[in-house]
Formats: sequence, C-alpha cells, structure tokens
Amino acid sequence: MKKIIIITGQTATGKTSLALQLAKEKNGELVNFDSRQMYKYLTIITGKDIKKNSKFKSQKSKLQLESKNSYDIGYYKINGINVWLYDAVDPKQNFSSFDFKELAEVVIEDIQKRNKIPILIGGTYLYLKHLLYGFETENIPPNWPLRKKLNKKSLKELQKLLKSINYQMFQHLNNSDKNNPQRLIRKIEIATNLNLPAVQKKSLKPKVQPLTNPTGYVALNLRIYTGLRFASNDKLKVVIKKRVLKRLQLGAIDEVKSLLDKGYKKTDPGMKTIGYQQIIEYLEKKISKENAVKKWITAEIQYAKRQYTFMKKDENIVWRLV
RNA sequence: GCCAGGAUAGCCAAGGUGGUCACGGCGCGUGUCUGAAAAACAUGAGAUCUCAGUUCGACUCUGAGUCCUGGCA
Repeated sequence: MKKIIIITGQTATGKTSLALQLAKEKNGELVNFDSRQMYKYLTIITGKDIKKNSKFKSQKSKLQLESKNSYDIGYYKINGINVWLYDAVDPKQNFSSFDFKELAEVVIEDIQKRNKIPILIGGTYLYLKHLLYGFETENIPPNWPLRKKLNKKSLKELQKLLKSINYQMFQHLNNSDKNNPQRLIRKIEIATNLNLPAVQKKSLKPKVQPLTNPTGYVALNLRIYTGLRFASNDKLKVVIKKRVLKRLQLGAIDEVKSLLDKGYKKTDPGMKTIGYQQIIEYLEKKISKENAVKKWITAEIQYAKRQYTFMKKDENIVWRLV
C-alpha cells in the first residue's frame, strides 16, 4: 500500500515545520499545495521557508501537461528535505486547480517510486479537494479569451446570458453564486460546452472515503489527514500580525518592487496575493504605509477564517489546535 | 480669548425645507464554494454627544454645556 500524508489548515499555524518534522521521521518529501507558493519570485510574502542556494534539480525538472503549459516541478531542499512544487508557475501565468492536480499526481508518483512518502502540505483547500475528490465536470478547461470578454460584462448581463444558455443551471445556483461574476463565467463556459460528447458529468460522491476505509482513490491512500487551526481567533490575530511584521522586516516591500520592476502587473494572477495587493496600493501612493500594513494584516486574518470555514466541512480532516 | 465649522454604529461617512424600520463604505459575525481560490461572492448585527426647550411629533429647530477642527490673536 502506498502511503501518503496530508497536512492542511489555516495559514500561520506551523504546517511547514510539522511537515518537515514528519518528513525527517518517516523519510518523506514535501509536496506543496499552497497556491501562492507555487508562484515563482513570491518568496518572503508567501512564506517560503527557503535559504539561498537551497535549490536542487530533479531528473525531470520540466513537465509538459495536457493544458500545454510546461511547469517546473522540483525545487528546494529545506533542512535536507526535498520540497516540490515551489516556484512552479510564472506570476503572469493562468493556473488552475486542475493543473495542480495533474502536476501533483506526477510528483507524488515519482516520490512513491523512489520509496519515499509524499507529504502534501498547504492551505489551498480547493486544490486539495480536487486532488482528492476529483472534478464534477471534465474536459471543459478554462477559455481565457472568453473569460476576458465576459469579464467586461456586468453582473446582470452575465446572469442573463447564463439564463439564456441554460436556465436550469442558473436556477440551481445559490444566492452567493448567482451574484458572483467569476462563478457565473465558469458556468457559462460549461453551459456552452455541455452538449459536446467528450464532456461527462460525474457524481458528486467523493472518491475518497473516510479514513477508516481508504479504498476509492488509486493514487492516494490516506493515512494521516491533519488540519491545523488556531484554538481561538485572538490567538490567530496575534500570530498573524506578528508574522506580517516579520515579513516586512525581511524585505516584503522590496520583493514587491522587484516584481514590479520585472514587469509584472498587479492584475497578473500571481500578484493577486495578500500582501502584494496592499503593498502595491502603498507604492502607488494610494494609501499610507501604515495603512497598507494594517490592511495586509486584516486580509490575512480574514483569509485564515475563510480557510477554516471551507475546510471544516471535510469530515476526513482531523483537527489539531495550535 | 475671539471668529467660523463640526459632533451620526469600532472607523470613515450621507442625511436642502422636522413625520413609516436614518444612504453608503470599511471593519466585525455567519456562510457559499468542483478547471481564476491568498480569488470571487452571499448574509447578519451595530449609530443620531449631554441637558433643557419648542412641537401632536426632532437626528433634523432654539438655548446651554462638553469635546474636536480650522482661522485670528
């Protein structure tokens, strides 16, 4: 049986150090599933725990996926432990949870072939969810030119458009999604392709059964599926504030500047990252530095809470308080 | 000290001419989530500086007080 360990949870709960410790004990390698740490150049602000010159090259450092994009898949060594899927994506590249799934499956398999234990670690629950439980509708990849066009439309226009293509699909949405442009655009994308023969709708049932019965999913035989969360919101606030201040000290602002100097824009996918957004506002002189820091801390706290709201519905997660 | 302006939820802030539950934004709480997710959304709870007066009725008018801001000295 192939083993795999998964650690997820709120940001700033010490997932990485726990994972590293486990990796040492169990002869494992880390596979990152933190969407922001997958971007190149975002280092300090996303909390990549790396030192200079810690890179390693794997046998196959580039990977060509179905989506026709190529990614870097191997990268750092932290305290002698290999860490995969850091710095895989260029900040201006569009990337999806589907792309992640493809990448991760290759990496995981490679680790297992070498008789090491993959330790999945990250806070992007959507990525983990898709990796573990699969997708409902397959073979409808994002159509970025279409999305760009649709992004110019108003909410009302999007709603009208979806209704006209597939009224039922619109009606089945909850109130939140009915008002959510991004979700509407995705639905329109699906609706316009739904009749193609290649598209199959899958059941919503998870492929992975609860821990006691880890049968369904081929690649992933769950053994440990841990979620880290804060014991209280007060603790969360204190820790996050401290961490933001530390990242500022480490040169967060210079990191943002250097990305901007490289030509990345605030609208690039990788730049839509907490910390970046607020510092860019400051650099554009829209807000004071003090205010930017405050907003950064707030956004980070809100994010951590949202993470738990999303994750707590997954009954396979065993929670550990920090 | 004088003159002027202002005091509306945790913060910012609308409310010509007095009359149903006082516009918004941020924050806060709760939630949504199947190819953009550190994204994008939904939803809820919060307020008229104090005292007195006018009035059937005042956040809105009058007086006093307290505090704040700008100008003059």
